[in-house]
Amino acid sequence: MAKQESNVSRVYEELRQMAADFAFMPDQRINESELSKRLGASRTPLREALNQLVAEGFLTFQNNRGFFCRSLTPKYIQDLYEARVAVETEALRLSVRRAEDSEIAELGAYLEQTEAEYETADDPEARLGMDETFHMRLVRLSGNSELERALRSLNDRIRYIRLIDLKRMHDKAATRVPGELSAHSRILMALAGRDAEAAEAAMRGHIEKRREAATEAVRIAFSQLYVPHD
Amino acid sequence: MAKQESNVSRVYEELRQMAADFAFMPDQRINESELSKRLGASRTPLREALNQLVAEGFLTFQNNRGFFCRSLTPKYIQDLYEARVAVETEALRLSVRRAEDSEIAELGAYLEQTEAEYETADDPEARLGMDETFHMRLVRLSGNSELERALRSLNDRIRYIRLIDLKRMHDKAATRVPGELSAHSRILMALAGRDAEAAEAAMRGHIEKRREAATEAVRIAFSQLYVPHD
DNA sequence: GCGTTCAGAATTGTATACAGTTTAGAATGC
DNA sequence: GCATTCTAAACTGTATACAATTCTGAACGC
Repeated sequence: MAKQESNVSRVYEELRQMAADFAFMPDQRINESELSKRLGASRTPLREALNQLVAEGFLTFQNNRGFFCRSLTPKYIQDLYEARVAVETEALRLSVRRAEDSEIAELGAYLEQTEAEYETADDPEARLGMDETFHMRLVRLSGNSELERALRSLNDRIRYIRLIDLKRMHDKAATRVPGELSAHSRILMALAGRDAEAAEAAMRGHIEKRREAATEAVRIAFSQLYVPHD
Repeated sequence: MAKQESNVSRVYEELRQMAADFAFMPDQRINESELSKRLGASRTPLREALNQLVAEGFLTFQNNRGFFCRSLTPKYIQDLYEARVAVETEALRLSVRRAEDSEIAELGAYLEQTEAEYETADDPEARLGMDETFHMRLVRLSGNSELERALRSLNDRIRYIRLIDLKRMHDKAATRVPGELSAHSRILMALAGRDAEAAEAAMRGHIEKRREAATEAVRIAFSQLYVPHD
């Protein structure tokens, strides 16, 4: 009956993807029977997966009323970005002390390799993937699994917003001065130079800039998608 | 059948408490049938609660083999403490900008009120409660729910270690010079003075000191309790 | 002894049934 | 009309049953 990979984890991954892709509208109640039919599983494993997503902050739960998609308020978005700052700046501090030169060089190679693609990629999802991968790899250099876990959760919950943000940024990408260093490069160079202060400042500035852009993007997304409750 | 508070959440809270109290030995396999009997619920709600705990990092799960208590390696403890630094220092930065003077004063009053108790309390759990409450309230001053959620999860997972640490500290408490400011007071005073640098430095030093003590405590706990696998 | 094989016992995985609660909408009174 | 009450349908909460897998330990060959 159960295969190599369990049904719960498959359902969990699908739900996570659905949540990140906004398959559920904010505040929408989730119908277990219908969803279980759609995912080809019974309610038992579905509810186990849903409970995991509640614990991770994707969904909420009300007793006897069921599971709800979490509403996306501007405050919540801001909280997520601030938590990202907390995780990524501390990870950077640790990486300055711990990361091997070779590891930093590898990430630099990845950055160089993807940067050309990044500029030309029309697909915002591809760009988002590269962006997330860079940040995840950067945090991984700290060697701290908890920070890595935290960033993964934050990224997943923030993905839809970042997608909107990146789409908008793409339209303006041509305006970037060619010789100018990308924010990612600046961060990585500071790390390579073991300059914790500069690295942290670059990271802080980078995320803050993206948060501001995302806030604007959220404002637009809100007006296009739905009206939040508060 | 279902009451005001759901069975799942009751089971969840009990399991969380059990995990924090080390009712499960690290790497121990959790027998669902037995546990469900003990908690007075069937396996269905039990497994829903267990899945939440997996998502939060208390337990691990292997397909077709079930749930396991997470093993407590020194590396894991260190990761948790470093994550605490990330969360608490960033929260402090935000609080310096955002917290009202009155809120800071309230927390100061709490600190003053508990500090006397703290010195004389024989019960290490009472001291741990006061310590956790202070840190949670401090993070709450930042107004960021995600950081609050993150600290709660970290605290719960680290609780047993902190308890051991506080027990040892209690034995040496008499050596503290009476006029000396407590670490908590130093942090709060820096916050009240809106000095982000000083507040962060104080927090960093405080947690780092506790981490070192906890590492030592863990070393002792390890040798007393069990032999970890790596 | 020591590794292998193989029942059967124990345990997990999930579908299903049904109890209990909430929700929606019709019927009613004003 | 509009609020209220009531009834049926829809949905959630959980116990249970049984299939699939893993585990245990005894029997066996070497």
